[in-house]
Amino acid sequence: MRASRFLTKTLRQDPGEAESASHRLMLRAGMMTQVAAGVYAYLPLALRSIHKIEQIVREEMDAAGGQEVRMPALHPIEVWAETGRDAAMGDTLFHLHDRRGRELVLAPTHEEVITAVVRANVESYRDLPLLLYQIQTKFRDEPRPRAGLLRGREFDMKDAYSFDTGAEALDTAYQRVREAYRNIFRRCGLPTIEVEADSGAIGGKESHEFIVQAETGEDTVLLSPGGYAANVERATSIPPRAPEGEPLAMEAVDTPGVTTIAALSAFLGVPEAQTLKAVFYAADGEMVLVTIRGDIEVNEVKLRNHLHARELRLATAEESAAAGLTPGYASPVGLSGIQRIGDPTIQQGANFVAGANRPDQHLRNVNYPRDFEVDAIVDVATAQAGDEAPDGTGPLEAVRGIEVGHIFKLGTFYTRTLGAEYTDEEGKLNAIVMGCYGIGITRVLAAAIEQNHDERGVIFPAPIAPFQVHLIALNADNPEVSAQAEALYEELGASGHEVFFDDRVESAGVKFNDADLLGFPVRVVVSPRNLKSGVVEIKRRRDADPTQVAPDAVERTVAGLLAKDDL
RNA sequence: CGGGGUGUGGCGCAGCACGGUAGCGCGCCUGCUUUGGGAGCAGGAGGCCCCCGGUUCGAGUCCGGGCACCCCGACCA
Repeated sequence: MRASRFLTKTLRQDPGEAESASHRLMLRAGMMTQVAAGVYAYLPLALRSIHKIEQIVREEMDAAGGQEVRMPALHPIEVWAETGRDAAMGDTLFHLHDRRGRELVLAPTHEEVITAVVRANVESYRDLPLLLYQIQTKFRDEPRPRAGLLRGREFDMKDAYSFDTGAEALDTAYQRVREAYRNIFRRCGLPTIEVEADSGAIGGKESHEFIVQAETGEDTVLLSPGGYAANVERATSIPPRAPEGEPLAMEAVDTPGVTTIAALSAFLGVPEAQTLKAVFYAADGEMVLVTIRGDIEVNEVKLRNHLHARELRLATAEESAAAGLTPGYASPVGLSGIQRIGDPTIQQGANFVAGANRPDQHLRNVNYPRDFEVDAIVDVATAQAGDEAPDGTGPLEAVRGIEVGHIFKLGTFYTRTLGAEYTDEEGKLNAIVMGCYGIGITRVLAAAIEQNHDERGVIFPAPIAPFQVHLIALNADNPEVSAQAEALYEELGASGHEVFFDDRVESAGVKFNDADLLGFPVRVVVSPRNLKSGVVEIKRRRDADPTQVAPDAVERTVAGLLAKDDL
């Protein structure tokens, strides 16, 4: 491709609206254009990269035994109503109506449809196992699209679905895909951390996320020195112990205007770990009181999973008051008539300070279960960096990251609900056991740039670079330079390299800066100066200094450098 | 949905408090010069100032109402 004929130009200044590195650089490099919030036009550079990522994904999924399919983006609402996920997805679903007034949605994912396909095509255990995958645009009306391709409303995703006869076969499929994912991310130049993940309301038992470490990421994961790794949504920990002691008599204490744990701790001179907080939630309209140690935050994902709640939110002041709670002084002591959940942290330690359920008073020496009851003890604690890891190997460390892949063991929820069954060896009908496996294709591109750039621009991992070689002709209007550059362009192209040829009549600085910004792996420079010395200059984007080679050694040298970057 | 911010040539911004018919840098076009890290000089093109309404002799600027986009949070299989 000749730069002089290329659609896009680079921007000299950072676009004002982009914060994260990938968003900023993709706009500056002319890879994409924004059309609406979270919606982008992919221009040639981005598309070439996306095609390469897709190709890697196809190769690895095929190697894992996958078969590619293509699903509709337009779904009748009934498909979603059958599994109840129209309600579960809520406003995230894009709704539309056809000319007959029939309601349709734009597919945010495809479990329902693929299950229907399998139902129509699978009858016997002899037809299993199956691993089907699709690479398609998905639509989600995200509450807040952000950071360019990191969270869009229209984005490309590879989804794979496994169908097996039982749990054991599912394990095999799960491991096989997991292995494929490791290959995919490695080949995309993306070191990932595999973490235990929350599987969500309708997810199954086991689930892992592939996380690319990045400050701009939306996920927090906790890591132990011994290899424990989990998303904070799911992570467990061993929190610092609360002070112990003989239970003393419970007594009220005046605490005027003291409504936060921090203030309470300071006011009474009691460690936060010796306080209890009572948090009031509305779960699908039902009130739930959670009691947990004061220094620990409630993990709402764990709570939601326990309650099987669709919508979980903090109760409003009115709702709290109606249930007999005093904001700032809420307490599990003496409370009944609503669902009460206690975190295990209330079972260790003694003589806690808790609210008194009346203004300006707390209770000292509150002990569980002597002074209050709960309906269930459930781990709803948010693990924190610094807590002892559950594997006992040391303190947990927190890192931010981008979720580029997620694998789930779904089980039989969809197949039972939608009637996807098979006949086993004994002639009995069973629900097919399902797994699902996603990779955010466009997010992989953004994540790759987040992780591979410097202050000058992108540094593309070679396997997903839009072009392999950036050929620059300095003084392109010089006939000898032009002749040699044209010859090299021809030769490199004929040897199978994808060459971006900067044949523009522009100053050296402009061309070098553009090359650094676009970040293709190998740069080749033809110039009058080099010509005079009988050499051509070659440099990897990641390296500081160029090497000089004879013109007839260019192709060989380029191939050698690219091989170094082959992942 | 809560909080904050921004909408002015292709891009980045100023102008708005104090109303008088739009400006700077970059980019773009033409010519000459220059030529290894975002060149110089000269000339030039390009703007429903987000939209609708109001106030006013007159609105980019004041008032009211919308819309869009960005950031933080909530949310998010």
